[in-house]
Amino acid sequence: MVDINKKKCLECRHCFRRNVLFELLNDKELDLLNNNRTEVFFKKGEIIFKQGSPLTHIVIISEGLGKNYIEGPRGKNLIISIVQPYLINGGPGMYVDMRHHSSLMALVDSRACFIDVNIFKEVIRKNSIFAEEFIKCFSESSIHTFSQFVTLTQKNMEGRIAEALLYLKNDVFKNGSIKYITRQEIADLTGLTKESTIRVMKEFKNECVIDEEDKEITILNENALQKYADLG
Amino acid sequence: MVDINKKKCLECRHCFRRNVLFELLNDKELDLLNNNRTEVFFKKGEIIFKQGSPLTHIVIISEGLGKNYIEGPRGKNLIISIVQPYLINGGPGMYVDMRHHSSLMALVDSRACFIDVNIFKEVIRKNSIFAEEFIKCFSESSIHTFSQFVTLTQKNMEGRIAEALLYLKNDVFKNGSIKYITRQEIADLTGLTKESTIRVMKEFKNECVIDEEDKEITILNENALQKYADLG
DNA sequence: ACATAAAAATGATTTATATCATATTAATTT
DNA sequence: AAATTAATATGATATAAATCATTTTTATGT
Repeated sequence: MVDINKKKCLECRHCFRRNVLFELLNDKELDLLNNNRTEVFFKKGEIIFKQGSPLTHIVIISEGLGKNYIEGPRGKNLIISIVQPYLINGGPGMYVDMRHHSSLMALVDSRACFIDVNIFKEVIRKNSIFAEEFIKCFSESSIHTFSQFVTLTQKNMEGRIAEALLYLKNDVFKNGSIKYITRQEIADLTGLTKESTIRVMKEFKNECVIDEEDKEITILNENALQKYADLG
Repeated sequence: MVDINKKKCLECRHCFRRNVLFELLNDKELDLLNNNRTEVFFKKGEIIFKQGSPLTHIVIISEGLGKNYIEGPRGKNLIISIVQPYLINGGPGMYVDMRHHSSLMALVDSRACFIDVNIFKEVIRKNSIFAEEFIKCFSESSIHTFSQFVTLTQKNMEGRIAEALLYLKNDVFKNGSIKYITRQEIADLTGLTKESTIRVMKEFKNECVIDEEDKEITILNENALQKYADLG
């Protein structure tokens, strides 16, 4: 388990400044957000916000890692994204029904910053450059969702797992090895069962496409993985 | 084929005023949009904009009907939504890479209004209420996409077709009968093959859940359909 | 260090859906 | 009106992936 510093972060600027979005705010706007935030620690496996519950705050993980997932009608989860620090977790409900349409769970011990959603929307209303950048982030995640949608509805098991591994390597762990992600979670990212996921992962291991040591998945042959993604 | 009035629409206000979004604009802003738009007629089956092409204009269908779909890696389409008049077809690319991430095709003879995307973004930048309403529309479509995503990855054939029929009846054709939609298109809405779609539709017809006359699908038993959607 | 729980692994079997092949009907075009 | 094309329908067959049943390994808590 990752040991996170439990000293309370008294100043938002540090976190904000690590997301380009917040560089667009002036001191007054930053102070406004800073004065309307709360910081909460979560242990691995704890739910940060729950699908269906009132959306009163946007959440920024300042340390740790989370999974953003939709709880399906019969208990099966669909992971929409793996959430790294400094990303804004608002969700479409904040402009529609003020409800969360997905859940966020800590994958490791994490620290999260809760900012009042009305204050956040006020800043968006007042700063059009910030608003535009916010729409841009929303759009990027929407493009990712579309591509995942096509993958899960049109590709075979190998193709889906390959896409998930490439996503984790390049977008989440930034070319480092893949950590803290179980087979069940890869299953929830790909819409497969855990058994099928295990079988495909083993196939990839046998073919030396990936390797695993101490729960860390390393991609040995990205080209092969890309081929699976393309042909799948 | 629907006969549409081919007289050129010289004034945007009529169309704009039928979408609440445009009620938020003042005369100057409406004029700005009006002076930077072009109107184009499309015949049934023609592509209004094509996935991958430069996104230079947002599109509003002022008369007719369209399908917004993603062209998958091996020619299989995934229909994201059926597009009615007055809705804004921007797409996430307009804030990311200025490319279309989906295609729009006319399902019947249609008239479409093209508005310069930079002018549209300028109006969003200058009118924060309009911007907020735009984000709201984007959010609503995003919520629909998420629910469709879960349906197509977790429900069986009957459940998926039921969801698609309920969507068409309630969201697209506003409680009227379902028209201009082929079996292949229902297949593309549900991620099934056309053969499977035909079989399920026939099953629904045999059970008197739906009826079809002159290519018009009527829902006879919405509760039964909802049950299929819930149990699927 | 031991007990318990969770995750990963594996094989046998089932099943939902796709694929293939072909026929029928309806819609366009010439 | 005939010819062509597109859409719907249907049956037989194949297959990818799920399900079920256990086992082994790894992690976590007492």
